[in-house]
Amino acid sequence: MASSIHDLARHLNISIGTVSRALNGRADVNADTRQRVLEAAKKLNYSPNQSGRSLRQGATRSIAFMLQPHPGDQQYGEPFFIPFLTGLQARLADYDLDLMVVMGEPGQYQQERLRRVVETRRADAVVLANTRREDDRIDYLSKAGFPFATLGRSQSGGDTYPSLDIDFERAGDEAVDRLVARGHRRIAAIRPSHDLNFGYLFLDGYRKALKRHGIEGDPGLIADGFINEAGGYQVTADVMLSKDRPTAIIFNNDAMALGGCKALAEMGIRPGQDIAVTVIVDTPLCRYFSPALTAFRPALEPMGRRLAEMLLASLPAFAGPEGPRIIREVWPLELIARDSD
Amino acid sequence: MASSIHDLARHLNISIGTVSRALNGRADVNADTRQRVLEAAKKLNYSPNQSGRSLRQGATRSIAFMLQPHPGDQQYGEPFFIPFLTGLQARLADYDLDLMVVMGEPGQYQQERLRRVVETRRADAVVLANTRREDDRIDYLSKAGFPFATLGRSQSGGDTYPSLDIDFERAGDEAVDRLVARGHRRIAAIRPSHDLNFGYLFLDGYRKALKRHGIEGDPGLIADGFINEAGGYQVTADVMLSKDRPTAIIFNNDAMALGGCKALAEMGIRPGQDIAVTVIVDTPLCRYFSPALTAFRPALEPMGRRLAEMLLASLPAFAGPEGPRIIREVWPLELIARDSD
DNA sequence: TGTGTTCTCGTAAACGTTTACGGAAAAACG
DNA sequence: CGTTTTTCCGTAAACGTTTACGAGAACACA
Repeated sequence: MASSIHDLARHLNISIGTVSRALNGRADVNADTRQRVLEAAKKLNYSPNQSGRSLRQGATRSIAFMLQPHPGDQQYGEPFFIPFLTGLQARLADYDLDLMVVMGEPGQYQQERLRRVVETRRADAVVLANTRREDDRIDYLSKAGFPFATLGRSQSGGDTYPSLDIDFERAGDEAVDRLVARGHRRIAAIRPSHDLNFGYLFLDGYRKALKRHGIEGDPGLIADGFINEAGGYQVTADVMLSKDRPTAIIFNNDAMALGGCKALAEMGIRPGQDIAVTVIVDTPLCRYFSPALTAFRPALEPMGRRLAEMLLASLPAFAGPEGPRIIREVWPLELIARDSD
Repeated sequence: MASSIHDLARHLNISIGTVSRALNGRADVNADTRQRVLEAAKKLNYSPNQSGRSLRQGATRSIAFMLQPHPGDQQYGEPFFIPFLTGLQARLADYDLDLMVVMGEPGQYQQERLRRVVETRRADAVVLANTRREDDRIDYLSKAGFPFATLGRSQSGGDTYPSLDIDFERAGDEAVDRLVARGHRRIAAIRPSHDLNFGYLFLDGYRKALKRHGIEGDPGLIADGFINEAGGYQVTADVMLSKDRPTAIIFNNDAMALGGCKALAEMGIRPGQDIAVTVIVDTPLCRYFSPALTAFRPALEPMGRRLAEMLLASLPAFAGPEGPRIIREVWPLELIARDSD
């Protein structure tokens, strides 16, 4: 069935070395024989065995994407990642690279899965998502000298790896700006715990904007909870029970916002009328929720493409003439004004 | 950095053959030397190079999942697949198998990507999603003798491969049942075109139930459109313009239902009050939409696990003592009654 | 002691590539 | 025509495994 380079060589009565060189576009092969080799390859339906190639070249031509679902009872996981993955995969495919997806069990320690990928050399590089402020996966990869890139920043590992992130800080800032312009002064910020890095960034922007507007922050209006609907419900209920209620809430996660809106509904508080609600990362749920939630939307699919490019630029095998480059980018979000604020 | 089997052999002053046999649990190796090999492996942080293994064994220990986004302008892709992927990946990981994800460009011909995977032997088997009634991917894989399984049935390929599907027929039937019990007689069925197989299955169930209830179907109430929001909008508007309007609509896709509801809203028709709306495959969007949409929900994550098992059972290398088995399963959906009917 | 069996291990080939090296033939040059 | 350069190709090693084969040593048995 599958023909090898030996089959081609036998068929053409030349050596396998020549066949290989012809196929790989090496210069030291006669134009005529190259032609014959290519024709024979087509005729015998030859395509190179990736295992053989990987072994010889020490590169698998595949990139691993590590996706760790947040702990929780999510029925459907994070819609966030499909478009990102689409972009990532599309750009990798341009370079004939495969994408391997490694998902941990929700909440399970992912380090072990990562080690396996690295140590058995199943991938040439890794893309990490869900970066935490202190991320032992980053520490591990750095120490092991294994190439990687991250979706999201972290404090681990220094500036030694490419990373692409959403500008949560600016989004938090803008969200406050918009709410203040609409007359709000008591603005709550609700974000996930779990040491997820974006929660800190969001809060930075939130605080900066408050200060700029001369509003002194009320610590009671900042809260964090489990990054799912139940967590949002819980923490929102808590915040709304404080004696001096907020008139606006910024949620740093869509699932938490949904849970929060449920809590609000039970208290008879209507987003968009009695309270303003803004969500920092938009998902389709925000759009179809009633009232439709004003949210900040990232360009996920282009981000996937971009991170692939950044990763490749950092790999010696793919970097251009200037050699490998480490790039870090932070992308803005687009405000999608809807009905909840 | 990475130690090979040769390093172990040198370190222990024995041959690589013995090392390999010791690591692989072969019987013909002294218990004592095996112990020493295992200790050395741990000490030198050895783990087998997958490329070397693949080359020798002719198996890559990775499974490819082919996901082809439907054409359309979906911002976020299909939430359907994340939980399925989670289950699939989890079970494969139990067998130390990797998951490779191959996504076509939306609407792009996927055959080429598939051929590449097969011909370069990057995976040992393939899992297909979005099966069509006549599916050339299935024809190709069958002819090539390459192992695969499908999420969704097809008319192609006969009974030669494992497949797992949702019982769209029964869901269509039950949906009609429920609506008839609530007094509806004019029930529309809106489904995707594109030759997607589940659209046919759904319609079979729909028709069967109508006949059972002695309702003669109105062909004008059956319509298909593009499988996205715009398609649902369009075809729903058409159906509602017929002189004898339906009192209920069953949508065979969540995005189409959302678009349909938009059309209804513009006509001042309220789901749950003026018309009954049922969705055949539930997604989170159905739950958060307002009114929350009554929908049939599959157990996606368990289905992912199950399909992995079925695929493995069909592979000689993994099948139990009885040898490889071809299994086909159709899973029921659970009705989630909400507010739209 | 001789013969047969079992246990354990080393040797070497094989999987399908790529590539460093060297050599023969052809071309270029004087 | 002799020498040098260029062009082209074959040889063989290497990547890291697994495994068929065989052989030496130990053991059992008569």
